[in-house]
Amino acid sequence: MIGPTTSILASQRCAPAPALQRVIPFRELKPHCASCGMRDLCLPAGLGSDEMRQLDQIVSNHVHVKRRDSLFRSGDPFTSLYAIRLGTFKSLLLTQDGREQVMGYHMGGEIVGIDAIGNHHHAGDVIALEDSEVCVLPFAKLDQLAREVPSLHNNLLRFISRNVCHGHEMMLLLGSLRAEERLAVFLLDLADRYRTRGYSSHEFVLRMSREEIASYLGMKLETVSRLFSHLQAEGLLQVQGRTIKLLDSSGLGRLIGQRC
Amino acid sequence: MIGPTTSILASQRCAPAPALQRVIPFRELKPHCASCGMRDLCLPAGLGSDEMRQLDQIVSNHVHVKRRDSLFRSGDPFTSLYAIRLGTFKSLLLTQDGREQVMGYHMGGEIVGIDAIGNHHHAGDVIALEDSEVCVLPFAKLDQLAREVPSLHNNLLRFISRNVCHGHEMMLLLGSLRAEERLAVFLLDLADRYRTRGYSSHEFVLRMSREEIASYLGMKLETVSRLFSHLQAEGLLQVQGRTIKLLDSSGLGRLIGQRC
DNA sequence: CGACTAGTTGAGGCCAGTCAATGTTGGTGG
DNA sequence: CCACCAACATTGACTGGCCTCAACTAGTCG
Repeated sequence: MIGPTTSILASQRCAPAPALQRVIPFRELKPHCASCGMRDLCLPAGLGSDEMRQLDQIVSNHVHVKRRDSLFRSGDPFTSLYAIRLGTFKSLLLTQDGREQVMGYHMGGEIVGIDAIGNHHHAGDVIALEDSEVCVLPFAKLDQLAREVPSLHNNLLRFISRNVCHGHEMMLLLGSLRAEERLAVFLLDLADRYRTRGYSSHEFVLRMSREEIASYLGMKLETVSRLFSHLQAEGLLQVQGRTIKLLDSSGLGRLIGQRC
Repeated sequence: MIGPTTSILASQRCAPAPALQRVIPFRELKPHCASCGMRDLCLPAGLGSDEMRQLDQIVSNHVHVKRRDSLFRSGDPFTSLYAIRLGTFKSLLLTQDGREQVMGYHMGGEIVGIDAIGNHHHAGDVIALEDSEVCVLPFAKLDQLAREVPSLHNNLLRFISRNVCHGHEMMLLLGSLRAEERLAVFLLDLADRYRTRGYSSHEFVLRMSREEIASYLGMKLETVSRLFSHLQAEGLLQVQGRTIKLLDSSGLGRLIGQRC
């Protein structure tokens, strides 16, 4: 279970920053969409340079989020979406008996907070799995700008729809795949997202624990651990703690077969 | 498994209607939002009468969909959302090996097709579980009108967000509840939706088969059947084929406990 | 160095899946 | 209207995949 963490944004809003928390001075980072490595994956994808500047102007803030800190918590008022510049996040829902269920992992170029669109409050938490960096997009302004900039509007819709579809894919995964197949889907999905971002898709370091993987895939951490060992014994991959080498991606793919 | 069915809308678009298919003449039904029983649950909720009339004008068509017919199929081009006036639908994804996974059940006042927003094609099928009736909302026009009518815009966002949240809730259900708990959640959710629509929440007729329930809840039809029998033996409900009487809703709720 | 967290591995049990037989329901055509 | 058939549903016996509980290792941090 995750220990108590502080919400950087909440603490900026309502309380003096704790002594240990380094708040990056605003001038230190004033990056622009045009120079951002995530440009083509993120909201500005396909926008003209004028439109990108408009988008820049509504980005209210660039925030560094330290590992284990949250972007927002369940119940926090919904004001903004967050575009990830750097790092990795998990989003989760808390059950009433205190367990957490991981709903997704999010990396550079992705938008989090979308599930709260149309509500006044966030339903779950979003927590950094490593030191990360996000752009804060005040939703009211973003929404207004999207009315004026059709390609931004389309991008926004695409991100929203991706969110819905991800839910559907996870239902398929959780509802009809066996544990080994789920893990294979998870690894291949990660590999694909790393490739898209210019990283190696054959070798990467997991940002999440066995327990977090298990939660996301609807199983227990021991099962994840056993499956890693088993897939390694089969020669499909190599596991060294959180470092994963995919030795045979197509073999992993065959595990899933036509079932997905 | 569902047999071959015809897509009413597709056949209207691309092929002459089959002889047996009764196409309701347009003038037979020209209902308006203002007089629709689903008004307060659906997109026009909270709109002024002027705004409702504008919404009426973009509703391109009112369509009767017979049991087993589809509103759209996987791969169909995305042009419209559909507001359910009457009846029940299931939405599903087909796996590559031909199995179907039910993603949701939809009834009066709900909007289907949202997952294709931002894509050009639908990813899954939506099929009527009983003779039903929908309003066709051409998305381009709806989107345009939403820019001009803030409350419509908000409603649209709320429906979209509900879609995302439903996915999350299902992940929670599939990832962390046992079969009996899942069925309890399902029944209580149905009961709640019937209550919202003015029907009895204690006694209702399921529109879906055991297999469809099982698919939705990530289990096998035999398990669903056994659980119905078991819950009946416990005195929590009474099952007679597809007719369900909830004898002890709070008992069902206690089954789930704090786990959701 | 000890306390703690993360991960691995084993033994055993149980929940839900599989396979199979039987009962029930509802639609269709004679 | 009834008989028939196919689809739907129930129930039982058995199996197996994953969970539970537990012991142990490795790495980390004060």
